[in-house]
Formats: sequence, C-alpha cells, structure tokens
Amino acid sequence: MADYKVDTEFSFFENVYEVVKLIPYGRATSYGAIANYLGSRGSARMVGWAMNASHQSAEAIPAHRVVNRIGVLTGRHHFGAPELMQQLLESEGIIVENNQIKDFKTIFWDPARELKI
DNA sequence: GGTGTGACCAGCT
DNA sequence: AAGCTGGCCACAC
Repeated sequence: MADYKVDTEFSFFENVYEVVKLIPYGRATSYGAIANYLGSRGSARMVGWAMNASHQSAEAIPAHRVVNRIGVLTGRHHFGAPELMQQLLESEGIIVENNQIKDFKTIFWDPARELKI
C-alpha cells in the first residue's frame, strides 16, 4: 500500500471510483469524506467532477450513494432523471425527504474510518 | 499553456 | 445567525 504509485495510469478519478464502489449497500458517504480519505480535504470538488465523468466509465459507479456533507442529493440532476437518484436510495432502504437523506449521520459511511488507511 | 469551471467544504464577516 | 468568499485540484477549450 505504501508503494502506491499515483501516476497517469491510476488517476485521481480511478481512486475515487474504487472508494465509491466499496460503499456498502444501504449506506452513503460524502464528497468531502472521500476527498479526505484520498488525502486532500479541499479536493471535494474533484470527487464531484469524477462522479460526472463516471457516466462515461465502463464500470458501474454507485454515485447515488455519494452526497454532500449534510446528506442533500446535490447531484441528482446528473442522473439523467432528477428523481432517479432518490429512487435508487429508497430502494436500498434509505429514507429521503426534500432531497435530503434522513438520519444521514446514522447511515454515513466514512471511508477513512471503515477502511482504516 | 493560461484561464475558467465544477455533483464541495470550512472559515470569516 | 446567515450569507459570502477563498481554496483545493483535475479537466476542457
């Protein structure tokens, strides 16, 4: 792990994808948490950018499990259908009200804590 | 190769 | 208490 070679072969995007794919069923995390896990707190915007590019990726990225720090589904407009993101979350047992996840801190999945760098 | 922009976050005013 | 600004890094033009 210490020999991680961050280069063009494994870009920031690939790292983000790997973390997002590790999010368990019925849980959710935030852009900032992922950015913090990758080492840059201020890079939260890049995580969102990576999600935008995830649609082009051949891999299936569960981007609906990634929301902002307060649990609001800020990226729902990028799913093609604005209600798709909420429906996906609700199908996993997550309650969404007013585009915001209910009891977000309860289902919050912190990669830095769960994966334990 | 500089500039703008983006699904964010935290700190000031 | 609420709004605004800066910062962070990768990508497209």
